[in-house]
Amino acid sequence: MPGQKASEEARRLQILKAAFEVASRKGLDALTVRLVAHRAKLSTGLVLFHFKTKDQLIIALLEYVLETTTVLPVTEDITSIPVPLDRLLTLLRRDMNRLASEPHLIRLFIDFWAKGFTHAIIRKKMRAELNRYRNAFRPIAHEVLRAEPERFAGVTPEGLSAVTVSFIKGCAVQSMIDPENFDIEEYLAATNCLLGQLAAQPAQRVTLRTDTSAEHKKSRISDKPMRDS
Amino acid sequence: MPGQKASEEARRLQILKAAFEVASRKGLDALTVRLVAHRAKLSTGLVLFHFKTKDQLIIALLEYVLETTTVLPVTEDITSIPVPLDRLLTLLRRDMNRLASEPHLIRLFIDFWAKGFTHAIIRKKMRAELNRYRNAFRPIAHEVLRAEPERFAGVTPEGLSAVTVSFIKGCAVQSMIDPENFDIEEYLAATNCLLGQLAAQPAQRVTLRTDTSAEHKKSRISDKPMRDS
DNA sequence: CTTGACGTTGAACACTGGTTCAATATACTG
DNA sequence: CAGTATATTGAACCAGTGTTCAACGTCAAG
Repeated sequence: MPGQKASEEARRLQILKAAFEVASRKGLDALTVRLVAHRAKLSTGLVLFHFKTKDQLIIALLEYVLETTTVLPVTEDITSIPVPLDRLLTLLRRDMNRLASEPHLIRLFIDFWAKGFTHAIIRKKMRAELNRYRNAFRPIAHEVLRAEPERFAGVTPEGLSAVTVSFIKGCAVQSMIDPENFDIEEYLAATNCLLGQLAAQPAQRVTLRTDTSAEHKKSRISDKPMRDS
Repeated sequence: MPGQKASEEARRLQILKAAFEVASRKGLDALTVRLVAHRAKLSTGLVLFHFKTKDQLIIALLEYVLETTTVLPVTEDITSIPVPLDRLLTLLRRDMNRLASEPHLIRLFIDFWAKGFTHAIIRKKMRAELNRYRNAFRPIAHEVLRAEPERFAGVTPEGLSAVTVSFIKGCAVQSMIDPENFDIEEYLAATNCLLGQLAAQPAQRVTLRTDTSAEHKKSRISDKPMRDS
């Protein structure tokens, strides 16, 4: 293929990054072709040359964000945790950390949720994303429930993983909109407690330090995966 | 005051209702002065005569929605429930019902969340709203925790009520965006179970029927406040 | 009936933003 | 060095939208 200043892929990525910066800062509404072009130091025409239309640019942006934001890479250090419940709690904590450290993403996600109501394609992708998210928790939720089947008669792995997702999304929303009055540590303590009750055997329970001391307020969640007691 | 076809209040309400219809159907982005005027069968100029600017119209719309949507009116039939935990569960169920029956509202709220990131006034109001919401749950959460203080050492009423709000908001978001794969009944069963574990004394526990029968899928939550067992 | 205050109208203005396109630049092929 | 295909530019077009405003209608007081 003759005549090109930068490869197709490189240009698209350059534009997408610019689009991401604009959208995550000013919001999806403020995302204009001109702004993206300016940010990428290109002409407006070129942006639309690579992404046929603004709509497709936004869709591509969503795909880019979803691909970049790897949802819950369950690493070995997590699978090595013996007690299922601890694995679930560790996953929870790590995911909340990720969200707390990247407020841009939450902002963008909420924007895409909103846009999904009118935009069929976006809705479909957001739906799939939510599904992936829940599914990532499902096997662990399954194990947790299997430990005491008789006690949790009506509870399904799907239900439990949906609730887990709510923990995270709810935390994200509240911490973004009302960071003043929302204390992440207290929130985490409560979730730990609620989920912790699931494990009946007091023998294997791991007590989670919830930092009810010193720098209580304002403190972000520590990143250590708190294995073994 | 001479010369008027309708009182100030009536006109504002008429316009606000039209604005609500437009916003809840087409989204906040699609809300234009002309559309609202058309919906209210008025001229565009008149809308801006009563609400100085579009921005103020949107703010007024938010206030209207917040006032109309009475947050958690704790009625007597709830305060009469003896066991604190049952009160909490009843509140939860009723609020989820309300949201499930008014998808418009969720849609609008998500739109306002998104807009709140850029719009200071809206952010402030949404923040206050979240606060009210949590505070409504706090006294009950307090009672629930007080039942077994030693068992829930680090858990604060604020933390528990924040989690409760997450239950509801998370349910709303998931059921709106991915109604296909999200089963409200399973979700409720899981929340009931998690919260239910809080009550240690098996004596007073009320087993909640989670309708794990017949019309399982698709079925919306029944509205009856399920008091006494 | 006249007057005046004010609600009401809709055309007009200014601006933004998506999209098009003729012109130009660039790089590869022969 | 042409020649050609493609990338790139930026001006121009057009639809939509917030806002203004001069004109008009309506009602109560004088």
